[in-house]
Amino acid sequence: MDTQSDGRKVKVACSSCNLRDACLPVGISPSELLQISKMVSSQIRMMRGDKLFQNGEKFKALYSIRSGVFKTSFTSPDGREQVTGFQLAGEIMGLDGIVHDHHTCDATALEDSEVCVINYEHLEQLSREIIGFQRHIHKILSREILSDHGVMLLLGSMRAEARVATFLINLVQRLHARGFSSSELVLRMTREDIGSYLGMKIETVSRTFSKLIEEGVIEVKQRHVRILNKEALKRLAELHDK
Amino acid sequence: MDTQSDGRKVKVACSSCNLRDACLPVGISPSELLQISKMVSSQIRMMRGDKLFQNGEKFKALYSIRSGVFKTSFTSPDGREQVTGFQLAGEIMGLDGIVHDHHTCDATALEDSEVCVINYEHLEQLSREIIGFQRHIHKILSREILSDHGVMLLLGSMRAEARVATFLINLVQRLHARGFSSSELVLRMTREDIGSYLGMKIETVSRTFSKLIEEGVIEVKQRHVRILNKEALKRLAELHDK
DNA sequence: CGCCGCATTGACGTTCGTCAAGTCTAGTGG
DNA sequence: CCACTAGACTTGACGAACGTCAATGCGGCG
Repeated sequence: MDTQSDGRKVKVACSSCNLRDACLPVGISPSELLQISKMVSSQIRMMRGDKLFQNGEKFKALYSIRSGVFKTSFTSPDGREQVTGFQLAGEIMGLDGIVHDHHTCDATALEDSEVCVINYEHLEQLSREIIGFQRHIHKILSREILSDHGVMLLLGSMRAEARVATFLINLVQRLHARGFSSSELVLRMTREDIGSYLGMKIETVSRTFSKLIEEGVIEVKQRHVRILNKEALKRLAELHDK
Repeated sequence: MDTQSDGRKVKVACSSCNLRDACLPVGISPSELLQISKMVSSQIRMMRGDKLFQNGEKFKALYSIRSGVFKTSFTSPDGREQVTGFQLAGEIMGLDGIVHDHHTCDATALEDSEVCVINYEHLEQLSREIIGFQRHIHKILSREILSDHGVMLLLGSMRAEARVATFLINLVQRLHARGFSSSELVLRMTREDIGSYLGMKIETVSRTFSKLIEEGVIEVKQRHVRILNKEALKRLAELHDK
């Protein structure tokens, strides 16, 4: 079980994971941690561009990112793609698959990544047994809803500049919480992905970046972004009004 | 317990509720139904305009609509309102409050309504005991996420006409599932609410309705809407492209 | 070196927001 | 019973923001 033939699957205990404070095992005793560890049936290594799951696939497990970055996206019947989010280490993917026992979106690795596979039936069982774990699962689901509401606010009422500013602030905050810089970040996604997520065309994304550069708020080299004036950026993010 | 002094609270068993196939008790045995009934501590009657809960309030319970219509809305720090959804009978509100133990949006009755109060701690306990109930809760949460993704797609990529068409189709479908007409509906919300939800200004909402009337797709008298050509409406809803 | 995908920039057009005037309905009080 | 008012809604004229189309730049890779 510890090693797999194809080399894509490995086994690492939750107890030795440096994300154990951010992922599933929050406020859990060592013995319970072991149980959770068993629930995580395997880890998968993925290359940039690989899809972890796709719309229509049978839902069997949730996925926690151990390292790397993903995007989740909807492809509507007529072929349009809507990016619904970008996920970082410690975040859970696949929650939308629970309702209909089938995944309803695609999850694509934006860089080489590792994910933990969390068997759903096993998770259900554990959340009956470990007190507090169930609530944690509810919170994860609820957090996703909250975050989606934030995006709805963004899409519904903000102008392009505010959307991009909000996007950058949110991303750099989440990266900072994972030990990265609070003022620099590397965008693992294309401008197209950003545009889809923020509800704007790629040209508008590009122009908005240029504007922020002109205003001296950020510095951009390719996909590397440095925030020069976080206060100004935050002010822009609050300047709604479409 | 059955009657309350102020007359606002009443007690009705889940087993006698005509929504028992749509609400919490799905695929549940009679004895379990009784348990669930106990979890529903009370019912509240509300008048149009009353708020069921507000942003910042302590989260203690979920709420299931027994009759009536609600809107849920975000009020951002700078005072802007974003409507995040409209809820009909059998739908659950308050899910976004689980993460932080506090409600993060307001729920407002759009007509005189009744709601069932579902004590959250009690719900947690029951979902450990009744097999299948836990999964049902997960599905409710997951459904909310899915629905939010749909709104994100709408806000991110549709033009005004498609947004309104999608809105009307979605609403009439949900009403139809509750025994109402599949081609007529009464909008309990103002144009302003619709605009906030769909990310457009009230004037644009109004103009879009007018356009749909001109095209012979719908008929509108005040808040009463009759869908004359559902096929055409569906086609418009799929005509994304902002 | 030259290709390819990604990104930027410019010119132009469309859609939707803004501002302002006006209509309709329900509710109130004479 | 009718005039009066307030709030919700509609409509028109105009402008700003963003989408569209097209040309060009740029870095990575065979």
